[in-house]
Amino acid sequence: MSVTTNNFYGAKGRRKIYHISKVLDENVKKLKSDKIPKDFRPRIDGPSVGWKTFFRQQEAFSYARRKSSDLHVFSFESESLGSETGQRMFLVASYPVFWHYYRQLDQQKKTHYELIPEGSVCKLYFDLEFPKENNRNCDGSTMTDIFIKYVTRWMEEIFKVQCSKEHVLSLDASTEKKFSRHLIFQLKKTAFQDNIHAGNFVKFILQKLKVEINKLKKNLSDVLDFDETSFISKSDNSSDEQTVPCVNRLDSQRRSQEQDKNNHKASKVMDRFTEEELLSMVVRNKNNEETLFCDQGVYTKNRNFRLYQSRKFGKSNPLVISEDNLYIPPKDEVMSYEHLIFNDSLIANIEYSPALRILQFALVCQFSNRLSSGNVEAKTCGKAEDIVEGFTKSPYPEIDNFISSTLKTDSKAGRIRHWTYFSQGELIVYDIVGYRYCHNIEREHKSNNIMLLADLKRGVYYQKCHDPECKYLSYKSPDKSIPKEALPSFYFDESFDEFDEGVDDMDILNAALEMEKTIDDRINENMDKT
DNA sequence: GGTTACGTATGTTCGGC
DNA sequence: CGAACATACGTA
Repeated sequence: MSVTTNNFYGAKGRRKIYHISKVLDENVKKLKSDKIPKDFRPRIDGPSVGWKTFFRQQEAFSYARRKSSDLHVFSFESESLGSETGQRMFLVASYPVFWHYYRQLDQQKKTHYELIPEGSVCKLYFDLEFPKENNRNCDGSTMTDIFIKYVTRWMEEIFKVQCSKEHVLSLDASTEKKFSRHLIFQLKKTAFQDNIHAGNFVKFILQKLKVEINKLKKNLSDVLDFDETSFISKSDNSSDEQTVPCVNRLDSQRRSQEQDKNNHKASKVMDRFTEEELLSMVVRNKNNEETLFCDQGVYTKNRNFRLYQSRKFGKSNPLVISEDNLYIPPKDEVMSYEHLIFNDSLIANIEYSPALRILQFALVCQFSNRLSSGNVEAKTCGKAEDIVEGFTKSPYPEIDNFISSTLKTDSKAGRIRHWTYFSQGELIVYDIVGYRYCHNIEREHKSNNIMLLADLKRGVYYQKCHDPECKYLSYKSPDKSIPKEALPSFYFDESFDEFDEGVDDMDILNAALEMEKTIDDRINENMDKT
């Protein structure tokens, strides 16, 4: 299959593009065959390279999921007749294919976004911005340095992760009117569970910053006898929705201890900043209201995050490397510097490694509202949090089902408590509860749970576990194969395409029903325990 | 033939007091 | 009356 240029370009550039796409196809073929042993990836055999545009996000995800392998969804703003805003479209390709094609586009046509998939492991990232007009005396570069320092102190305090400005890829899209940057943290062997968790962490540390700044402002107004309204009033009520780093099973007692600990941590972090530094992160937005210059709105599901070298449709300020960026990608003999930067700029481009640390940060009270409705006993935060983790279906429901089916013995049935999906790596890590058979010790563990890893690339799964002994040996059970009907490649045939919507709707409906059932079961379980 | 997700504002329903 | 839920609209 060749790259379809028709949907993506006007008729004009088609000839040129045809040549490019031919070269591309060849490169890609070579790349793929180098990377992947043939017998492991029957579905990738042959000339076919996943590449397709869609009008709907859902269709793009379905396609990428079915073809699996290393495909990712991007979006872009395509020109449409008589519209000053581009029509958003979706595009599925692997990272190398995407780059080879994207890099050759006219600057003007680079209006592309990464789709940070719901539930896939991701980097810590930030969007920093303020209108220059309302912040004449602000120096964005200095503010960014302070902000990075602020974030890294918290990373150290909460996760014991060490990092500094050298680990932060800084991209700039500033104009005369607006300061605008993206920060993408390049942490070795460390990633967030997904962008919601990353967002929880960000919101938590920004909340602490707001509280601290309000204290400073209050002192200031007391001294000066001013009665200024307190800064960022809208979010002040969120102080009742305290956030806590994800610690499983917090009862309310533990929770308040946790909060004390947090307050202690907060002052430990805050003490390392001068008042001036803290206050420097406050700006006025375009309505001239005070706010932080870090945008909190970029941590939503399936968030579109503008790509390196891309601009908003019709604008002329692409994201380029900031002049004060200190991050240098590790040298590579094959890939160009730009290519390396592109790869590192991708938020969900995380390579799986057994040593990868996955950071979680849950809002403890996030779900308690839903459970409450009268029964105060039933809504302790810890339990709510337990329920939150792990019942959403992974991007591969067929594999979920297969994995679940392997957890049954005559006496008991385990279940998937949690999954972690590696967007790049064609790998799903399942945390299992209720079934602890470990191939290493050839019996069940007494107190540690096991995990199952599904390697979609090779079509196999194997078992590892949380037991310290097994972990120390980095024990991994022999591979077992996943039946082909559970693998995405089973649906590889193009003729399935026309059934897309029907199948998806059913899937969604079933998943929804299943999920409700799971929630109900778990609520009941927890009620039983109390 | 064709966006998506979410915050905010505003409207509506419902049950307790 | 207010909480909970529904609908509409604007924004990126």
